Amino acid sequence: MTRRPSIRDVAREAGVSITTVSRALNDVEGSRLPDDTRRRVRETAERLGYAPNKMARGLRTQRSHMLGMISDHIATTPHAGRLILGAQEVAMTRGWALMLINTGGDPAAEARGIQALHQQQVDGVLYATMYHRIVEVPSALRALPLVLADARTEGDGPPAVVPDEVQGGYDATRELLEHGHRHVGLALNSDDVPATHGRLRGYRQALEEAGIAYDPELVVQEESESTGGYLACRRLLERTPRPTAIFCYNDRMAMGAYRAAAEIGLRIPADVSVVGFDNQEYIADGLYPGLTTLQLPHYEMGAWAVNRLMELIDDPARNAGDVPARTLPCPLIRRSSVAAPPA
Amino acid sequence: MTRRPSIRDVAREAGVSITTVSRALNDVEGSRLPDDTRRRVRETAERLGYAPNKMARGLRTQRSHMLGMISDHIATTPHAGRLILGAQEVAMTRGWALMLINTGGDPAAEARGIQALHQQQVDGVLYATMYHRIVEVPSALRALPLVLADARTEGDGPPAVVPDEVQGGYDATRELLEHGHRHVGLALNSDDVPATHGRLRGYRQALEEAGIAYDPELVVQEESESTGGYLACRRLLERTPRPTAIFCYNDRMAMGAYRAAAEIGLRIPADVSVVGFDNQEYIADGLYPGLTTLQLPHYEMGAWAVNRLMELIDDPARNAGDVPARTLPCPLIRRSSVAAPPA
DNA sequence: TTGTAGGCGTTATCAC
DNA sequence: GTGATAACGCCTACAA
Repeated sequence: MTRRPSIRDVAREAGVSITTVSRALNDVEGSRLPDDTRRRVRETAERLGYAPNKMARGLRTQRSHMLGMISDHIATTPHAGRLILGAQEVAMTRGWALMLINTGGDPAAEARGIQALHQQQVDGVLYATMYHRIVEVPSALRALPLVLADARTEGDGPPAVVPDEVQGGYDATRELLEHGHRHVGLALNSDDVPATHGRLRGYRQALEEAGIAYDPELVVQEESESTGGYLACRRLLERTPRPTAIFCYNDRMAMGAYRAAAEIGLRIPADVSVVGFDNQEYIADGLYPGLTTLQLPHYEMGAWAVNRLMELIDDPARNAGDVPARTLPCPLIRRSSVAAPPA
Repeated sequence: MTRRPSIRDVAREAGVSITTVSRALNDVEGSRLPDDTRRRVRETAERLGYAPNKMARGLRTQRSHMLGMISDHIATTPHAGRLILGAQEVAMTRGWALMLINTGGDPAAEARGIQALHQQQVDGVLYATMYHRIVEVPSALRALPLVLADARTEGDGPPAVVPDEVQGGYDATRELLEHGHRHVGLALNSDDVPATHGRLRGYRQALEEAGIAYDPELVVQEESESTGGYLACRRLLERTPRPTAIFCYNDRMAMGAYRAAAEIGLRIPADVSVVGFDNQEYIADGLYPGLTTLQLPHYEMGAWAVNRLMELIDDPARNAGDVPARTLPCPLIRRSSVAAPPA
């Protein structure tokens, strides 16, 4: 377990100066050194297993090649882990490292985390939330290149990327309408978050386009868990005329819809069709029959955010203006919970 | 957005040398400087918002204060995210940063990741897997302080921490036996992993202690998903005499058990009791009635691993010998799926 | 008790 | 084309 080779070792071994090694390895512009020198240096570097020390390089270049990712509960919540993944994979392919800070939603922890990011000299920060939220950016962050993921500020702000909730709600409803349904219930959550309003808007938009009058009685709000879904759907399915399809705010609520339908003696999808939202692993595909739902673009948001962040770091001038949030589409995942309405 | 203050700025402002600043801030042993000097330095540091540059410090001390965490799919899988969380929280409270590498199970990505960790000069590495596995440690890692989490080597090896599968299987079965069940089925998965053998062993151990003969007919193996659980439990529940309780390998299989019971017209827990494993969010608590299950100690494994890793880094001599894996208990989470057997 | 100076491994600015 | 050499910000042996 000996010391890692340094640039000096490579220089000595290749019979050149450290300057030459640095140039050969970094393809420095405007310094044309002979091909065979460059090749020789590269070979010895390879042979010695040399890789530049990022701390030293960073000290010199004032660039750590590290990105900070600060989030509330993201590491705990299932599908949001894919956001980390998307960020991490893009960062790594481009030679950057990702440093993770999980605040658990605690402002003190957040302050400590930001301090830690500063100390590590991260070149930029990703600020992510566990679900689509409107946030205020901690002022301590605004000094650094910053991108929000699954979160955005009120109005324009730093670059941000969020799911297209409206399109999601629209496509979910559309899928039901295209199967011939005319009475489509909506089991909605009761929080005041962008997803609530967005998905409802998409639902209404799809109805309107199909020439179906919006009926507020067909929209029932409950908490966004399995039990809430059960409650909402019980109520919806006991109405006359009974809705032949229900769009659920998320897959957990859809899980409750399955229970409600079973209790009433309705089969899915023969008697009632269901569409969820989130494509939540082990639920959407674990339910029987498999749940048709919409996928949140977490991986894509993570990837987009890192790419955007690296643009910002390369050219901070772009950072100047506030911009509107970018939305990414939620693709429809078809399984077996949607069919034509009963005759 | 001006340059961050350096140690020199603090020294100048406080009217001392940089040496004094360094000593005052780092509480260097054996250099007793007057309390008021120390205080003055601390105050100016505070006022200026000074925090040492970790790259510079690391370059000098050959210590990056960064831990690498390399894993296969851990960022994607739901409950395993808690392992990251446990690691991250402990690391951060002790002033260390966590650098995340997700290989997706691809050996090439793993090699690139290890290379990246080396370049960032991480002081130690956590090697984690998405579920309890027996692994071979990549030789490129053995040069660094290393701890395995939710993974271990065949036989003794570097420090490793895994869940106590046997205790889990034992406690699950025990919970059923204590409610008076004598015919306890086991819906087991069919993979050759430590959890399979461990949980089965715990099951048998509990039966034996209770003086109940082990009946291989009561153990049915299927794939460890919802469908597999359904299949296994259909078969178990159609036997005569019918088992009055089923221990399922995991919560997804338990989800299938619920469906099987419903189809046959059996109520949980009145007619049949069910215990799962994993305490998987949104499933264990989303099912109706709530599923009694065992919690995997992911958070604790992450925390334990980081603590152990920091011991190793502080005193590499301890790294010398190979040791057996440490196990952490899986606590029982009681909900509503267990009752006394029908009369 | 306090300060000066050297060096950690790089990159970049100069001479040659 | 190539190579000394001066930073980058910090810690620490050594000198004062």
